[in-house]
Amino acid sequence: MSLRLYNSLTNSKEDFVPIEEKTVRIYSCGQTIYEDMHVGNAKTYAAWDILNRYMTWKGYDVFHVMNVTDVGHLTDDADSGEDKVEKAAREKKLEPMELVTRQVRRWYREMDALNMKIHNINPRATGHMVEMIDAVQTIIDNGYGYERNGTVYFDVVKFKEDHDYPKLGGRILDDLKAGAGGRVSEDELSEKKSPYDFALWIKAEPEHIMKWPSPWGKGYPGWHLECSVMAAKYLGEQFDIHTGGVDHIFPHHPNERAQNMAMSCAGDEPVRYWVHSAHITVNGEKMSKSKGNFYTVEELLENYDPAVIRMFFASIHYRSQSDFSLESLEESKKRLERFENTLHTIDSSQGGDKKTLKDDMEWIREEFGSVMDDDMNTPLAMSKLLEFAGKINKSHDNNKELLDEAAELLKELLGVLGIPLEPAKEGVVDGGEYIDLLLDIREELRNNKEFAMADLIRDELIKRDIVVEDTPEGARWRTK
RNA sequence: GCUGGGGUGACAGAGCGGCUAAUGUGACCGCCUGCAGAGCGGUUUCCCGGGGGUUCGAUUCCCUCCCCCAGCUCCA
Repeated sequence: MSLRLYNSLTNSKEDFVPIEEKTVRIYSCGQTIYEDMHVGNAKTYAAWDILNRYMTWKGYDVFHVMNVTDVGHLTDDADSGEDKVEKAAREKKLEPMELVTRQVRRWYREMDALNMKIHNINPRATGHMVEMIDAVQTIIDNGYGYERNGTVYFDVVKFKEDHDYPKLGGRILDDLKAGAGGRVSEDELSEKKSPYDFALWIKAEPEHIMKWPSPWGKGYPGWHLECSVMAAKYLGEQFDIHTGGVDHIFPHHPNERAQNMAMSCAGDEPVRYWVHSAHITVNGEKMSKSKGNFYTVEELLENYDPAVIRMFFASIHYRSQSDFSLESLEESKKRLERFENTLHTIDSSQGGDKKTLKDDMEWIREEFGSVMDDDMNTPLAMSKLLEFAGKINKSHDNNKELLDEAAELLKELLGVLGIPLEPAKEGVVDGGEYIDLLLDIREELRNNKEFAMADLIRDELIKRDIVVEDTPEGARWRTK
């Protein structure tokens, strides 16, 4: 079995072949940290988390880098306008680096909460100024960059003479020229050799706070540069997979690629597979603050189990434009409960002597692998897992060891999809022993056929999100 | 206008040349239960946007039309 991934470089699904036999090196474009993580960001990171986990599950040794951008990009045109980090910092009355520190800490907290904590390195742009300046110089030395008034541009026309550009996104430069009309400032047009050129290093105006000394004066890096530099530093001149949102297909990734090629001059593709994740809509519309359909991860975590959120992410395909809503989260919650109930009932099952689950386990391993190999078809994988849960549910006549093994397998495979599955939530609630006590009393009442009182206990508990279930083996409870 | 992605049962959402189209939710009936929950069994519902074509055969390929969504400026 081999994994097939949709490669934006060729616009087709391709068999994944790593550069080194057992190692996979992945770079994921992370977040510009001036604002809080929202569902859309998280959805994309979840896709790469699943990619990482799945490849690890298949036996690869995954080395995964995801950057954290802590130098603001600009608010309007590519190479002019205001720095977003500075703008956000000013609004919150913080130093830019103070804002960044705060946001980074928060980002980690939320990534951890969402069970996405397995990158090997999360490099930050501000920690790589020396390397970036060095890269700009190299690009100039190699003939693909030129300086104008303290700003250094990438010479796209020159690059295009020697290499394929933009390659990703398949755009032709004429389209770009049309698109640039009216949007690029006069100053910029007069400085640039051609309107397609983009900034490698930008001269800082006096009031600009985040700036660094360079051979071209005080300035700050262009927004494509950090990824090129940090990817090359930690993953080498050529690596396996580069991921990002669809919005990066153009212009960020072609520019990044061009920079890498201009830096090394080896002429090889710096990245073998470019993988992009579609954006989600919220309540059927593009997510935006003004439409009020903007959910931050923080908000969601207040009301939903992280496993529910991950269930939603795993239930959609990373390349399909999918819709997110609170209703869809409720649906995800029910799916998760179905799995939880499966484990829950196994816990209290005595088991029998049949061994039919052996075949089912073999079946699910194979099915899971083959659907995931097809460009990470997580929604289909999820339906297979639900089918497997159903098989377990009707196999309580299997011997206990086998039942436990099946439960472990279910947890393992859901884990590959980034979903932490807790068997039962007994005992993890404060005051759990008192609930047990109440149920003992209720048991007595039931034995004496005092059902009204017994039901009262059950009703009162359900008001507190404790679900009581009577089974032949006695009552048990779980959190809702 | 250009570039992508879609239109499948009550809903969500897979499948994409040939099992009476997965899975979940919902509804209904039954088993179990004092009742309920969970689970199980069954039922419910789609010939897959309209039209044309290719094929022995299409939801799945091609053409055309209609309708949605996203991108084309920073953006996951």
